Amino acid sequence: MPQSLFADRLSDLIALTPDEIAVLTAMESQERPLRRGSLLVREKDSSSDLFILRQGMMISYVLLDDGSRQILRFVFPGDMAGISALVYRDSPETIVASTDCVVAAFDRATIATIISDHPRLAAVMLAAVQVERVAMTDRLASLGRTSAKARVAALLVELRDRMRRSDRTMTNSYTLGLTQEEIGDAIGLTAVHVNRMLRQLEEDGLIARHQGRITLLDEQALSAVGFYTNRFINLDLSWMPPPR
Amino acid sequence: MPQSLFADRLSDLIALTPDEIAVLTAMESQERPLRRGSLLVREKDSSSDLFILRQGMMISYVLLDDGSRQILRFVFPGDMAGISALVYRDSPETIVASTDCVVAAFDRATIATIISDHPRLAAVMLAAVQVERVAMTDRLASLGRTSAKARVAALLVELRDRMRRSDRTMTNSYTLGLTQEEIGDAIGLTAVHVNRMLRQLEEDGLIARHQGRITLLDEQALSAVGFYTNRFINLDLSWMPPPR
DNA sequence: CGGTAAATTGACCTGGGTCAATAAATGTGG
DNA sequence: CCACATTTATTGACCCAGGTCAATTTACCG
Repeated sequence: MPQSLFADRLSDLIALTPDEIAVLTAMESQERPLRRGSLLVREKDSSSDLFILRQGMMISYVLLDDGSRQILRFVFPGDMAGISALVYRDSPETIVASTDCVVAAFDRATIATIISDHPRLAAVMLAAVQVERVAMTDRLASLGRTSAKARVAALLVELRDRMRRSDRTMTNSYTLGLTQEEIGDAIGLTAVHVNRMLRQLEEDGLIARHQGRITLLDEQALSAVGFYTNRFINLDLSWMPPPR
Repeated sequence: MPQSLFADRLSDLIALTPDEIAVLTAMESQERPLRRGSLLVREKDSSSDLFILRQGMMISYVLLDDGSRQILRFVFPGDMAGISALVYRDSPETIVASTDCVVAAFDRATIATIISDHPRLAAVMLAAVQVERVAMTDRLASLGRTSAKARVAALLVELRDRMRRSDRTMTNSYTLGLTQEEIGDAIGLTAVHVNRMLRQLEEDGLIARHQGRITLLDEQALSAVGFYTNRFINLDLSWMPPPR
């Protein structure tokens, strides 16, 4: 059985016991390939499964009645997706494979079992959810209170930070893998204006672009322009219960 | 000891056992009054406490380096606040008392104990967090993809729905208790434009206003205008572990 | 009853949207 | 590997929703 990417991710928060890792590994045993563009979960459809992404990238979004789309989250290997199935029978979001993917699905009842049998895992999962929640409040502030250029800058750095979590060799350059329309749908802009802002950031010497590859030439400046904070570092989980 | 408002809130999700209620009640035993305007938690300050609001209303927000403010959440009686202390030593958000308040504080280690000893409470708390998370994604879509009028409409209905959770007698009329600047800071608008939108909604016959009191004259229409969905209903927690 | 915060309104401005035309990149079947 | 089709990116011209600034008015408060 392959190792658990979700366990790798949680290990960033706190060291796991072999027993705990075994439990998480079992969660990822049901792999399923997904073709690029195919829907994993459709908004308003009934679903009681949760997922761990093992390969590729997925996008979670909502569609408003006027047809506009808001991308809620980009899902990377090791991330959990579809957690809303824990509280809603009918999914509040759509999840689509943005590249060819491999996902592991498991029933939400598994979460109940883990919480009962492995309280420490429950605590780490709760912590992981908090990190994502704070990252989302940052995006809320970005959409509510910052300029188009700031939003693009913040997103570019955040995406690098997210990708780097599952690829520690990544430095200041990465393949975006998103269309400018998708970028716009994530940060509340049109594709046209995203294009203009990317060009400006390039002219400002903050980034470079070549065939879909982004290089962050001045991370400090980009973070400042975008009011960006990396929420995946400086964590403190010292309150966690000890291993069994 | 007073009954636990947090337990009341969680009871909306699933019936709690007397034992579980006792645990939550103990969590709220350390009451503290807060004067209107006083800070409970300051962004970047160290804090290892979490809070349950017992009376009043609090506001959680972030300040950007350019001085602009994004309100992240309005906190009502029975809500938990400051959960980010579970992962960050230095708070990512400020929490201020918007009216005179009474809060109950408890150390984050309490959460570890509860998770270990009462897995079902851990599960309900995880579920409650998910409901808040989805409500926040709705606000993200509101800021990213809807007009000023839509955002105001959505916020007015959401506030009513939130207040109604701890006051079941509330119907279509309530005291806002927010300045137009605060409304603007929550939905990414200026106070001036919030004022214009309120007037328009009034002219459209969707709301009425008298001395700080809002009446939702046509909830259906307001929800439609704001693309609003009540996320506190239609929950499904049938996967939860059984009581001990 | 002054004094301050909040609400309201008008005049004007601008960041980002809209529309449209090309160009470049990516795929696809043969 | 090639010709064609479909996305995607890019750029210019123009427009408007919402911001800014400023002046009153109204509400709240000691």
